[in-house]
Amino acid sequence: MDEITILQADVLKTLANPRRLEILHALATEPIEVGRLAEQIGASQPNVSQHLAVLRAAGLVDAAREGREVRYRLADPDVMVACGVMRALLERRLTRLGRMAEQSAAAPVPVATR
Amino acid sequence: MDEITILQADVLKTLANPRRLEILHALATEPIEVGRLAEQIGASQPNVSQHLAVLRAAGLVDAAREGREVRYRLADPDVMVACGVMRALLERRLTRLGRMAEQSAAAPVPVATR
DNA sequence: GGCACTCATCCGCACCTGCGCATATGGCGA
DNA sequence: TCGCCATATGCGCAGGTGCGGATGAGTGCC
Repeated sequence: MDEITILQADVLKTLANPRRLEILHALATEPIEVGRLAEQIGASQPNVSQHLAVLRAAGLVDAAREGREVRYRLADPDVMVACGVMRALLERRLTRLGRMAEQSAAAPVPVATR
Repeated sequence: MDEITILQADVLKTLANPRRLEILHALATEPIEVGRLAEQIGASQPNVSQHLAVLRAAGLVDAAREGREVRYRLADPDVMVACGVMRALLERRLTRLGRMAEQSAAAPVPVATR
């Protein structure tokens, strides 16, 4: 099997978690320390630290010690570009489904809509 | 947590598998039937069928019966765009790492820690 | 109808993942 | 040095995933 395909699957596996997406999204705005990040996304500190370790192992984020805190930042902003493309795609799909739901709600059965 | 973030994680989870990436890549070239697909990527028929079911459930591919065969095609070619962006990103990273490896052949760097 | 062929689904297994929790590690100030 | 703070790591558990093998379901041909 193609080498890069396996690599891509690995990266995708790393991205395939809502918490980690949330973390990356937060890091896209600005570099931030673990504690504030945990508070910001409403997760426990160990949990966030674990996810950050996964992201770091995949080379998606970089860590930098600053005093007794550790500030994380995106290693490669281009990853967010790929995520953005996919997100835009999903939004298009959602609106399309929304329109279809409206249309089919208007046509068939005029049952009490709530 | 954001609704679309969870949705995106789901799609990513669907993509995060080398076999499925391989399947999508094959489907990007042309629609194809299950048997030929299995033969093409060197996997068993039940295995391919299972992966196709996952892809179909995620709305990434469409199935069409034709005689006693079933031909699958990409539901939304834009997904391959997102994959392409990511793949290009990975290739850039690989070549960069390759150059770094050449330069510092004596002093290895802790790169993709896996 | 019976048969051959293509595809889908079920089952059991080994493996991995994410979480909460407790605890270890590292740096700073008194 | 001693605690305090921020972060990292280890552990056990519940749930999910991918696979091979066997089997079920749909279709066309005789």
